[in-house]
Amino acid sequence: MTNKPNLKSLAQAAGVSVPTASQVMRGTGRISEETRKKVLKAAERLHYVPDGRAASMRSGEKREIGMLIHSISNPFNAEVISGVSDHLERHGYLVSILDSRDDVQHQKKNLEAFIRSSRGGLIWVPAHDTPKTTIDMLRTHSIPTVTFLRQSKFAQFDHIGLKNTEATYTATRHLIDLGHRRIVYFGGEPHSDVRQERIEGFKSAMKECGSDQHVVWDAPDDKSSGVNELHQLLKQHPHTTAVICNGDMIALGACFALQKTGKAPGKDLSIIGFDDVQDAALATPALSTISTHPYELGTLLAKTILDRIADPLQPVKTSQIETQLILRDTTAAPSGSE
Amino acid sequence: MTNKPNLKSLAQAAGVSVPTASQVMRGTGRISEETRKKVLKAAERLHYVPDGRAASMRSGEKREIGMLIHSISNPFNAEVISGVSDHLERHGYLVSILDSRDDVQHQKKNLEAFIRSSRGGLIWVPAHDTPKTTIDMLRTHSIPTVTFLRQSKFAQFDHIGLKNTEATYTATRHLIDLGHRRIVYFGGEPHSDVRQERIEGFKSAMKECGSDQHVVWDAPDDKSSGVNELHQLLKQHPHTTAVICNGDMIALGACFALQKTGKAPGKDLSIIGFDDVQDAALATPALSTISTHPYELGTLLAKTILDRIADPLQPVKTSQIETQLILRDTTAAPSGSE
DNA sequence: GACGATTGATATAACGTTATATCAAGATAA
DNA sequence: TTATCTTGATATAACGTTATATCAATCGTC
Repeated sequence: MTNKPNLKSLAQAAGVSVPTASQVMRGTGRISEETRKKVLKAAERLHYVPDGRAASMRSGEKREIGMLIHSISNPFNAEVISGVSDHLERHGYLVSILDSRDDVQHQKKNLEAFIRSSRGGLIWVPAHDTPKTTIDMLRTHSIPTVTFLRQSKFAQFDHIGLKNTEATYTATRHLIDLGHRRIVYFGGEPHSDVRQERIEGFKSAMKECGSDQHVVWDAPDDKSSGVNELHQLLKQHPHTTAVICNGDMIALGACFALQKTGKAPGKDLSIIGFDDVQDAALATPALSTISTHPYELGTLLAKTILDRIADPLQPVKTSQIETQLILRDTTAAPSGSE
Repeated sequence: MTNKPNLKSLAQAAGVSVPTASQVMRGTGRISEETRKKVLKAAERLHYVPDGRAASMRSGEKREIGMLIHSISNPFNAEVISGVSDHLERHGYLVSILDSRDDVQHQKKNLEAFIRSSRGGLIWVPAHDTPKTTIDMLRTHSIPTVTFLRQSKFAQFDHIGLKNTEATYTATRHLIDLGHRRIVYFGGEPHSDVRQERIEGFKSAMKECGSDQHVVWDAPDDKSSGVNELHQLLKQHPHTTAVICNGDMIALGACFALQKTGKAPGKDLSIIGFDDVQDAALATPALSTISTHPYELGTLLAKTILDRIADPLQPVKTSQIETQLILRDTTAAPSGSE
């Protein structure tokens, strides 16, 4: 078989010089129609594809953006990725995904390989407890970086977050207006900053109504954890009338656990989720939740990284995405009188 | 700020030549302990990281494997990715994910960019109706490729699939043994080869029991489609007592639709899914389904691509992953007498 | 003490591009 | 007609590595 074609063999086949072939392929420089056609025809025939490594090394342009996220299967992230890809592909970028699995070791390995591979930019959800050394590594290589969801403590990168505090404040407020007083914040890891913001909103709403009941329950954010932990929670705090959850998955797990014991979400315990994943609307009963706008978040991320690449020295930007309380069937006035 | 360090500046800082610095960084060649330490210390100080593009271009080694899949949010795929990553990271590879969204246009763009980026190999789920030109593009660049789940019609790549026919045969057989006769194959796209294999198993079991009822119902494989289409199905085939679904998501949608009309999955209609996603076990009632072994599939994919890279000329290999029928609460004997 | 073998380093070229400078030939202008 | 400009192409060097060949100095051996 013939070897992989390169500019040299292409130029030879077309009877022109290497720089000419290069210019034709990129549509730059002054080229007569005649030679243009000659080269294009030869390129077609040889199935010529330029070597991005060489091109990037010489020109300094990097047409690939990486996303390093904490969980690739998370449906919220999938929507964000769609938003990012649609926008960046229109600008000629390739978007590739790395999965840290929310583990700092994996994350470090991935970032090292990432730096070696010289991509144009990084869209990142830092893993929990990301150490300063990891941030420094990124900083010293001055890679255009935008974080989302979780903001890095140690370094200023562009960041796009959610209005977490506002969201849980509104949700808690709604439960209070329905008559609830014994409300628990359910789920999430103790170290999480995002969760801290959400608890902030929860607490300030509780404080407003004069309640000093600020129960916060730690638990992983997945469905099976929701099942198990709700039982524990209700054992320890049997008078709870409502829970605000750190995510839809744990909320759906809580619904499941409740139903198993013959109780009804909404009627016996009000439950509010976070994220509005597809399953929230399709569950029985349909889950009340806080909707974020992941696709729009993705679009904004794409725009932000392009801005950062265009001007690496501009001041750091931070934005926040609006959220929306979606009321479905798992929220109602408490059944017993308070 | 100082410019990005390279081998030249590193060598200068350490007082050695460029090749020496290179050898130290890679641990090759004959280097005295003294100079080794000098170079490593300088590398530390400058935060030197080699440029993978240049290294790869010169040495021909490519330490990155790409996965191009049809749906990044699919929990089955997420498990496969874990299996692939764990294995390949141990061998010093970076694994990055591209999402074709099962759309041939996206897929083509992604593959073009992929080829330009010169990665070491491709682990691929071809999008539905992938055209021959796309395959040819891959072939002419002789990129080590392994497909999974869906096998390409036009070209021989290494492939790892599921025992689809066997799986649905066993599932159908089980329903027949329970007493079912009016069984429908529910969901999937008409063009899908994988689905065709599954229908094969379904039909041959049906034939064995003397039934010529081979109803196959086309529908997208997601949850909301399951909800809508089940109503249509039951309207047209009201005597159906069991459905074998093309995926868990559509099966869960079918369960939901059934419950909405006051009927019970298992009791009024037996339902079997495919994939055994996490939600299958946590649904109410818990879904009977066919379990594949996605993590092991991932491990096998990793091994296969490494073999292919090591010896590009070896004959094409095809393997199939065993499946397992998991009986939970959505399967039972039909309620009316046949 | 002459010879080959080993050690530890370096010089040079190459990977496949693109940026920059250059150049011949024809076109235009004075 | 000579000088200047434009057109369409090319020569050369550079990006940051690594492979190969080379070389001086030290070592061991008889």
